[in-house]
Amino acid sequence: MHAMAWTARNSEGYAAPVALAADAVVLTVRDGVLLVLCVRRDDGALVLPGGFVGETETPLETVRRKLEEKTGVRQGYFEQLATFAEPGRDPRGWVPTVAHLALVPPDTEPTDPAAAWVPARPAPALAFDHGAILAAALDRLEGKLWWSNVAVGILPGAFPLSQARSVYAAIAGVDYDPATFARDLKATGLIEPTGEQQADGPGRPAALYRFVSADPAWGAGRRKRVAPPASART
Amino acid sequence: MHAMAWTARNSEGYAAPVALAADAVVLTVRDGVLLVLCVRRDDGALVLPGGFVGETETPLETVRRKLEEKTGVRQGYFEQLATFAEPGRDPRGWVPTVAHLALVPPDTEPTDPAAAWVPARPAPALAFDHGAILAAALDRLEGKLWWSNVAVGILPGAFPLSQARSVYAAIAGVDYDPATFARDLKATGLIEPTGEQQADGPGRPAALYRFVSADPAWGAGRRKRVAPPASART
DNA sequence: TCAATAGTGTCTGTAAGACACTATGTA
DNA sequence: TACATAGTGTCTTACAGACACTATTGA
Repeated sequence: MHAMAWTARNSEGYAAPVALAADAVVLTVRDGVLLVLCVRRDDGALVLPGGFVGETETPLETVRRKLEEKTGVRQGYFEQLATFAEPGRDPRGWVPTVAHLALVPPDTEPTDPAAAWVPARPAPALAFDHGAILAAALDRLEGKLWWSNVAVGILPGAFPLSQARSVYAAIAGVDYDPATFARDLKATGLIEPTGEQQADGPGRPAALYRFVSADPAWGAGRRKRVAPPASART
Repeated sequence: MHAMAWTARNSEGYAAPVALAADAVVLTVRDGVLLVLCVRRDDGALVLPGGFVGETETPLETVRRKLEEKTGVRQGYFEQLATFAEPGRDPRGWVPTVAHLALVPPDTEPTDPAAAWVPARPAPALAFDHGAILAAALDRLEGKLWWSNVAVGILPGAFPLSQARSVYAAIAGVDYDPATFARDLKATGLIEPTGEQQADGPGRPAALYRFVSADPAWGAGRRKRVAPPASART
């Protein structure tokens, strides 16, 4: 079953990577729980979704393509994370991977039966260096949460502040005071009221908001509290 | 003179990158000016230093090796920045590059005659996508300045606060009040007094400080003012 | 003694956390 | 009316920016 490691040479005769991979830490929030999309391989290993970068595409395009194959989603927030290129990281040979962070709506369902949502905390046991990739993604996400519109990938087009608060709290690992949360999220300038309301069950109907931009954007610069970084929580 | 673009295939028959590159945005501060190390190629193009990643090394090791070849320095602050892998970015063929941020002491002198220090602002005209790499490096540096010990790469082992202030001001593109600067840098917990003093010219001698750690580390979390990001300054 | 640089103390504005209180819907 | 959720107002603490003032050296 064990194939020999792949090799590759370029036309100048020097060794080249045998392939360039692109992996994605695909995250969403359901019922206040941060979930990561994982794939169970035939050999039982639990890994992050990913694939090989084609000659004519960027790693980001690879990630979008693979994610669409596995879940059908095209929308979300996508961002390059870091490249993992330690020589022995992939048993197939020299395969650097460009890791990405992807946030998708909570109603995203895996179409590939090997893929499934798994709670991101505590971190699941992933094969190869995928645990380190996941940790890097969570650190990045927490770090950008209050400084950018990352959450636009998870929240629907129009949402009440309570839903935003649930998402932010799940990502940050902290509970936010509703009043303070509303004040500070509005102060970032990243969201704006839609003018509509949503009545959902008992209680006063909530005003709906939307993100001003769906493209990556930066906020006014808050300092809000988040839990200690995942790397320090072990 | 135009060679045909290189090609590469792996042993499975699929196209592979023809090589993996690692480039570095090497920065330092001299006399309050932020400088970037550039290389003038034989064809006249101004580029960032870099090289091909070997089969048995990480991109970071490539960067350290290349920098030692060009300047002799081994110490400094090194960090991976981002990977640039747009299909047509390199005329030689499919060559993704893992860009790095490197901060080195100001007395670092190029040994390679083709390399020279160039003011980083306004940004010099660089070939290929190296301008975008430089811009990303400056954004990252400004963003991390007050949250990490990045500056440890530029400052000597022991330094007066006035020197640190000069370096921070050059990076941030802002002048800091000496009193406020001292209070806030000490509050990060990243530096500690050496107990020694340095008399340099007229005036009261300055107490010397050192960074607690030379390895990448995070501070207590300030919010200090920096100039608008380079990407917004054009 | 003066100039120059280092360092301290304090005032002010702004923002984050906490929480009491009001508003508006459904059962 | 009871209850549940949405939203407002305000108090407190912390910290960044500004700046006046003191300290310590060399010329």
